[in-house]
Parts: sequence; C-alpha cells; structure tokens
Amino acid sequence: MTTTPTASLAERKRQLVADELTRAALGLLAQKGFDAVTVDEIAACAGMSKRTFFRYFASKEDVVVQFLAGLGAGMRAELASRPAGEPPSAALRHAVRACVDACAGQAERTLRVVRLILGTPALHARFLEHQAQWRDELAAELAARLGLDAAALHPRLAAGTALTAFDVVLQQWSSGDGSEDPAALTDRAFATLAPALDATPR
Amino acid sequence: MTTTPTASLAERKRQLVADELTRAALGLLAQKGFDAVTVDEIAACAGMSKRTFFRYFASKEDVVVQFLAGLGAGMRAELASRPAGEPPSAALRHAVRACVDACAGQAERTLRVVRLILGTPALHARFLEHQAQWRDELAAELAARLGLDAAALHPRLAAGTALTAFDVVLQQWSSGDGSEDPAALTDRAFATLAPALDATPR
DNA sequence: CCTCGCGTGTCACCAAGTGTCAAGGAGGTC
DNA sequence: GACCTCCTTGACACTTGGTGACACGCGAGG
Repeated sequence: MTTTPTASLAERKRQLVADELTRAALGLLAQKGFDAVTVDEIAACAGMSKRTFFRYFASKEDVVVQFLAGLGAGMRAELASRPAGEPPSAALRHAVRACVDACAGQAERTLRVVRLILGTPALHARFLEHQAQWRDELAAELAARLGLDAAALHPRLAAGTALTAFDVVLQQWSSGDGSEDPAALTDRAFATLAPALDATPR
Repeated sequence: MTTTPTASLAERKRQLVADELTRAALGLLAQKGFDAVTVDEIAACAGMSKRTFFRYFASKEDVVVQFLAGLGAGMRAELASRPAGEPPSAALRHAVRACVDACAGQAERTLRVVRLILGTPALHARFLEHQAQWRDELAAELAARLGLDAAALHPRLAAGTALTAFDVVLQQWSSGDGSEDPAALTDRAFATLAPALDATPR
C-alpha cells in the first residue's frame, strides 16, 4: 500500500508527461501570450492530443497556476512546524519566507511565470483563488496555535495580512528587473505588519 | 448633473435593459446555481437573445460581479475625501466603512449576491480580480496622501491590509445569518490593524 | 419617400471543456 | 507464445461561453 514499485513507476510516467506539457505550455504562453495560444497548440507542441492535456490539467489556467501549487502547502507546513511559543508575526514571516525563498531559488523560471500571471487577468484570478484557499488554511493553523476558533476574526485577519505581504512582495519583485532581494522585501513588510499580527484579539 | 435629454434617454433605456438582465440572472443563478444556468436561459428569461446579453455584459460572471462594481470607486472616493491630517488607519477605515455601509443598506439583496460569489469559484475569482484593481487604486490614493511613491511597499501593504479587512468582514457577515453588524465587525478589524496601517515606512 | 443611425436578432464560427468508445501497450498467468 | 487485464491515449461528438458579420426594424430628419 505504501509505495509499490509499480505504482511508483506509473506515477513517474505520469509526472513525465505532466512535465512535458508544462514545459510546452510555459514556453508557448510566455512567448505568444495567454489568449493567443490554444490548448490544441500546447498539446500538439508536446506531441499529444487535446484530450490528454485535460486529463492532466483541469483547465488552461491550471497548467500555469499549478506550477505554484506546492507553495500553499509548503507555507502551511512551515507555519505548523514553527515552535509554539513564537509570536504569530515571526511564525507567519517564516512561513511566507519559506515560500519566497522557494521562488527565489529558481528565480528566472519563477519570474517568467509570475509576470505571466500578474499580466493576464484570467490567470491572476485563478492565482487569487488559490490564495484565498491558502488564507483559510493558514487561518485554521493559526487558530489552532492560538487556541482560538478558526472562524474568528483575528486568525483570518492575520492570515490575510500575511498573504497580502506575500502578494505585494511578488508584485514588487516581478515589476523590477528581478535584482531586488525578495527575502529582504518580505522582512521589511513584516516589520511593518508585526504589531497588527501580534495584537491580542478582543 | 443631467446632460442633454436625448443622451439621457438612450442612457436610461440602456440601464433599463441592463437591469432586466441583471434581475433575470440573479434570480436564476441564486435559484439553480451558477453552472446550472446557461446564458441562453438568462437571456430568454429576460426576453432577449444571447447576443444582446453579451452586448451588456462582458461575461456570465460579469452580470453578478458588476452588481458590486461601484464599490471600488466609492471606496476610493471616500478615501480621497477624508481630511489630509487624518491618520491612514482612520481614513482607510472610513473608506471601507463606506463600502460596508452601502452593502448593509440593501442587506438581503447583497447577502444573496455575496453568498453566491463566495460559493462559486469562478465568481470568487472575478471578485478577487476586482479587488486587486481596487488595491492598486487605493494604494495610489494613499501614496498621494502621504507623499510617497505609488510603487512603494508601504501604500500597497496598507491598501491590501484594509481590503483584507473588508474581505474578512464580508466572509464573516455572509457566513452567519446576517444578523451580525458588519459595521461593528469592520471597526473591530481596524482596531487590530491600525498600528500597522499608521506605521512609518522605512 | 427616403435614408441614416442605432439597437437587436440570426447565423456562423472559434475555443474551452467533457463523455464515450475503441485501439494499443505493459505486465501477469497459464 | 497465447491470453487476459488494467491503464493510457486518441478520435469523435457534443455543450457552452464568447465574438464577428450581416440583415432587419424603427424613429428622426432631409
């Protein structure tokens, strides 16, 4: 049940196809723009049919946005792994930093994708939708840390505020030439926001 | 205020048709769900053709989201009209309050629309896209007030944080039975966030 | 009476997705 | 090697969102 070699093989084959589709898609989309490329084109460029594309990605937006899919999970995991005594501002800062550092790690690739997303309304919308999901998850994690109700105002506000910082940092980073250090931007943002994040909820 | 009567007449006719389409759409969508209603249906219910629908609304999402379209402009106008000496937290609070009060003014209608939006991924995405636009506008206004660069970190953070508050308040309000006072929620949220909004940018 | 402008309906068309079915390859059994 | 089974894929048809082109009807003004 754990990891039979056959399952692992099938899984790797699947991953291979997905990677090829992603590669073809990112290349074409970055070059010609989101609306000017059809799914048929992407599939043909990857050497398969449109139907296969949709077996791997739920939508044309998905192939771009899923490139960032792991970030949300990583952020929540990082937040969950922070020591319990740490103030929320520091814990959230580390969580966002985990994300930002992952992005900065493959800077040129990430920059291309982020610019594509921020410059394409349809993609931006999907990205924000993902972020809304992350916000709920971060809020739940935060509520657990603080012993509060997950539906309360404060954890949601704090999670949303932290994600706003992430958003602004991405925007700032991608609008420049990429030379600005996103980690430093993140720390500056959290220095401003810390008092609100650590406030005692009434 | 009114310009020439002829232009006003055409404008009012247009508005009439748009209202009829909106009415038909909101009725059907709230009743059957977003995906279960086709544009053909909406148009037929309003007594016109699909083509006409798309002459009034850019997309199926638009007919729902445009119902809230004025909010962003109202928020920015309110922010612009606040006295220059007021601290950012108070000015932003009043701006968001203007929005929230407008929503609370037609509570049952707004609640229906907001629940529809928050419960439909496609609509939620479009809504967030609008909000991103508002954020840029609020940041620009704020930068002008504070004499900062509109692309700087601080105005964007403050605008995003204020909108997070708006978002959380809407979410909280719509998830309850509507009896909770959104204005009070807004004030509580801003009480937490104020120190971050009024912080001096470095 | 004509015609000009405007809004609308009709039709054709493209692209995003989805359901369905048949073909083919990888692996296991006799 | 023959057979069977599972899984992936391609081909095709279909629905729906959305757009472009054109024709029709109608009121205003010559």
